[in-house]
Amino acid sequence: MILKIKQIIAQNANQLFGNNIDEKNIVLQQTKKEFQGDLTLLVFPLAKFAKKNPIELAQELGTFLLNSIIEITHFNVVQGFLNLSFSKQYWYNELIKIDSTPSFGFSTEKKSLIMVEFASPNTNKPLHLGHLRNIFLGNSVAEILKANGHEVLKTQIINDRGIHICKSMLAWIKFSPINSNGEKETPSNTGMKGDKLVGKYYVEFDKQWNIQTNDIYNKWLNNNFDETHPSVISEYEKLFSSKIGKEEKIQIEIEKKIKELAKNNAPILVEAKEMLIKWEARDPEVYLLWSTMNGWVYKGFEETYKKLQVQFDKNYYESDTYLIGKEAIDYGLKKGVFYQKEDSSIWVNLENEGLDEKLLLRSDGTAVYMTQDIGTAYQRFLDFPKLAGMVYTVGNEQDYHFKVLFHILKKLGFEWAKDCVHLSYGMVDLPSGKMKSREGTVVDADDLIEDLFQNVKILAEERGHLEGMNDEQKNSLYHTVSTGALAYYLLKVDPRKRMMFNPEESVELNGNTGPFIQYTFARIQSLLKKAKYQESQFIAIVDAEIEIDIIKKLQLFPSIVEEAAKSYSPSLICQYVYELAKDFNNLYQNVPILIEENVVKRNLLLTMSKNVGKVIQTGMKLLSINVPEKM
RNA sequence: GGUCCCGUAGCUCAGCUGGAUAGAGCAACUGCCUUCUAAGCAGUAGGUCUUUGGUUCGAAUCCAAACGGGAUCACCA
Repeated sequence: MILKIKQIIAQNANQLFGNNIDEKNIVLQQTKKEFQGDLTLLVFPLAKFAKKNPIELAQELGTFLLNSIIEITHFNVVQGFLNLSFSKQYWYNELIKIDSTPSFGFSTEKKSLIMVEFASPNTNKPLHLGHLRNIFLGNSVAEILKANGHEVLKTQIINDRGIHICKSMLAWIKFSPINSNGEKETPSNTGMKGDKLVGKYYVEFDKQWNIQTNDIYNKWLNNNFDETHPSVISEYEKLFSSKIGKEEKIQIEIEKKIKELAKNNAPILVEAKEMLIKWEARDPEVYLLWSTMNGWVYKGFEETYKKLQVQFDKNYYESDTYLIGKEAIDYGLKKGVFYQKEDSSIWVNLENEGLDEKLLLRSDGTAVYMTQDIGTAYQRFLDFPKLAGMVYTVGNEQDYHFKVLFHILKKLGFEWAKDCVHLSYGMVDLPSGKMKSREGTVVDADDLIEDLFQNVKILAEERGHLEGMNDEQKNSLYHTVSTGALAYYLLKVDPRKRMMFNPEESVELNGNTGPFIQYTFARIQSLLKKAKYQESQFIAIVDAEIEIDIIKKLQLFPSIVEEAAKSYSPSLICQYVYELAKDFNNLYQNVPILIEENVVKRNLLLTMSKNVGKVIQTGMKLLSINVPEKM
């Protein structure tokens, strides 16, 4: 309808304004609740072209549209706003259209193949709240893009390589207790989730490392340099003597550097570094342990993903792609877009792009983060020749990194570089402040999921709508509701913004929450069941305001999906579905549907209810939230 | 210090391609279960949209500056 109005005004612009106008000056919006009408045309921009008083012009346009478009039944003018009202027949037809479109809201157009990267955790620590925002976001954006007509591949880059995993490995070798069967701790002999077990040893490493660092530092203070490498001693002495006679501020700086030096020379870290070198050389023993411990972690992650109903189409591993990255760097060097310094490290200069120089390969030839990211991107486009774009779901702390990455890909001459997007989301804060793993304020993903589950269980039992359900069905419901609450809580905020996670609020089931929407859906299903609703019955013409409001809302769904896809913003879907549920509850509470005696009227209300349910279900699906038949 | 992001009700957030009297939820207060699931509905109260200047018919929205908060600037990932 919006299109129709725009077209007809544009076509008749000469007659109406004595001038041709750009279609973008024809602005239509939903009429505000306080005013009468269904759609509002802003006349101000047009008045400029017509050189007319906005109110007069609005009158003329109103008369013109009333005569030209049959569905428009009347109009009113308030200041420069032309409010148009559509016929009841029009709204009736819209409802029928929605009702007969099974995948209402989805684009029918076939669009390109897009890869969405998300989750992508390190393999040394369990998943936490921040990962949850990432996972829900990425998964939801992928679903929204599908709904918008794209073919989508969900992927991860698994950071399985590097010093961090060596730390866990080493700590496990050194500190794991041995049981009566002579085995060190494993997920199967401790019953611990694999990622948690490996995480435990990562923490243990850190603890020991700190102890050793302090030991060395104190020894140095007492001029004890046993077991210290001569080059380190001389560096220490250089730093120490530079301290003398300086201001306090500078002294503190130097003090920090000395600590750093001690840290870098702690025996346990030296050992970890040696292990990494062995790993790169494919030392069989190290390699076996590496793949075993990573295997534990993957299994642990898999369990969590399963709870969240997330699956990936393809995983990439840094242990594979860093090699491809190195080749790409080589290629760039030959091409002349990168350059090599005397110490043979390789760099790119992005000063013309307003950025800095950036290291791409260390002087010893080993890879950095950027190296493997280049390799991963390249590999992906190689694997999928049809691939037309990539979305990286990564926190906004890496904004700079991705800016650099995309410039580099462009410099390497990859045509597809311009189709790579960094979906940059804000950090999740707690009421107590930032999450810091070192201070133990990180909210563990599995714990959180379990807490919410228990909370929902208690509340559901209190309410007791669950007669006739067995334990398995009940548990499945608690799970649906609790993960739905979590997903909705994390998705309803604009992804780009930093958000506050309030644990007390997240277990709320009232107000603007996932369970509120799920509840609305469950009510509708119960209603339809009791009414023994059947398809293709005669329904009455739309009449009441409240009915039109709901059809209006339903009608918006496709454009919301499109907008959400364009802006990678599941929060738009959240808002929309919430408002739809609210509008429906209003109808539900004020209009008794089942006891309506007029059969066609009753059928109309039921048809509306059914379609609200349908849109809630599809909308929630896009948020990776399921809806229960009963709750 | 350079670059980037943010500042809307007591709290958490919408609204930001300029448009009508700035909206929700939570918290507070008042009503509504003999009627389809009260995880609900209806209502009251709550705002110098951080500040100052500019652009214009019109600014929470665009521009500039200040103040406040955050991120980032590693041969870390």
